[in-house]
Amino acid sequence: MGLFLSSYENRLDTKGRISVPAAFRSALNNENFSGVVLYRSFTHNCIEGLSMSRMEKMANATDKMGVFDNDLDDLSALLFADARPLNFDVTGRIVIPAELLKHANITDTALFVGRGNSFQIWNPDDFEKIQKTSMTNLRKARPSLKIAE
Amino acid sequence: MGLFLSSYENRLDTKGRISVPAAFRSALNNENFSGVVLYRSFTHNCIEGLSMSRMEKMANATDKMGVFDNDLDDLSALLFADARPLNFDVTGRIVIPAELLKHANITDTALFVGRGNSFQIWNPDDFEKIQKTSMTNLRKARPSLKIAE
DNA sequence: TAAAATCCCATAAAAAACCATAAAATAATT
DNA sequence: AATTATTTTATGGTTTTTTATGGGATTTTA
Repeated sequence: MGLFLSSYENRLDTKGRISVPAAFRSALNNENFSGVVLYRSFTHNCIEGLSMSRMEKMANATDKMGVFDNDLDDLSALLFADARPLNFDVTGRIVIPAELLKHANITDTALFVGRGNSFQIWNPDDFEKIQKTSMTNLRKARPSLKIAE
Repeated sequence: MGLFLSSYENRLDTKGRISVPAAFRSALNNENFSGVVLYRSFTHNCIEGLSMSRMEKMANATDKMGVFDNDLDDLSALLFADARPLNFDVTGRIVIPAELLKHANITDTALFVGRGNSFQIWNPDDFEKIQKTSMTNLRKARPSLKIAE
């Protein structure tokens, strides 16, 4: 699978449709399911997105990690219950369900943010704020971090 | 993968295209993705560059390190969101996005600087200054080190 | 049957592919 | 070693394709 890289700001139309960035779509080229899976982030006011095959991997992972792990059980219960499979239309658009939009505080414009093997969808202003915080945190936590090496 | 060695100064054309030095391109010969990944340096006013396969390694590394590592969360938030995958055209050119050019203070001429497994893209004048500073620092820090003028 | 979802067609702007050439580097020949 | 021929490289401009977005028509479903 290709990586989800970079960030793209797109707009919702009057019917609630929004284009998934072409670069993200082509990262899903050889997927069986022509679309994405979205769910509300547990940690931020944003939407998490990934491929169906990755969702399947998560299902398998939780299977293996033991039937008796209660925390994990809760986690997967939430995750799978909340996850929405969304098909692309002919031009690569999806309709993001209202609950997810609300959770991410998105009305007319959304920012698709690459995260490597997954991506997120943000209210553009919220993301800008969070990103600044991340940079500050990172400098504090790892002042000597060599990221590219 | 071959190494990125030496430095090459190339020019941007009116459409923002610039040739990636042939020597760098041939270091990427057996890559799947015919292009490079660029992102704004966290530490300098320059652009960092690397291969897609190296980016994939980073993505897989973050996967393994667990979903609840906060530092890692901050890091991937910044890195993957900013990373731009850029395809070569037939003649080996790329179009460097405006934000990256701005970050590196590049207008019409750019210096590709080899860094072994990665490379950087600089405003030529800025790089010269930085080089001089580095040299001065090095001499101060290691007074016994003999460096030819 | 009314609302919602899906399909179909259209289009401006952005991106990619295409074609061409002079300069530089490399190889071949005298 | 000097000259010539060949290839590669960097650069420029034009054409074609893709992408994001909009809206009407048709189908589904609640």
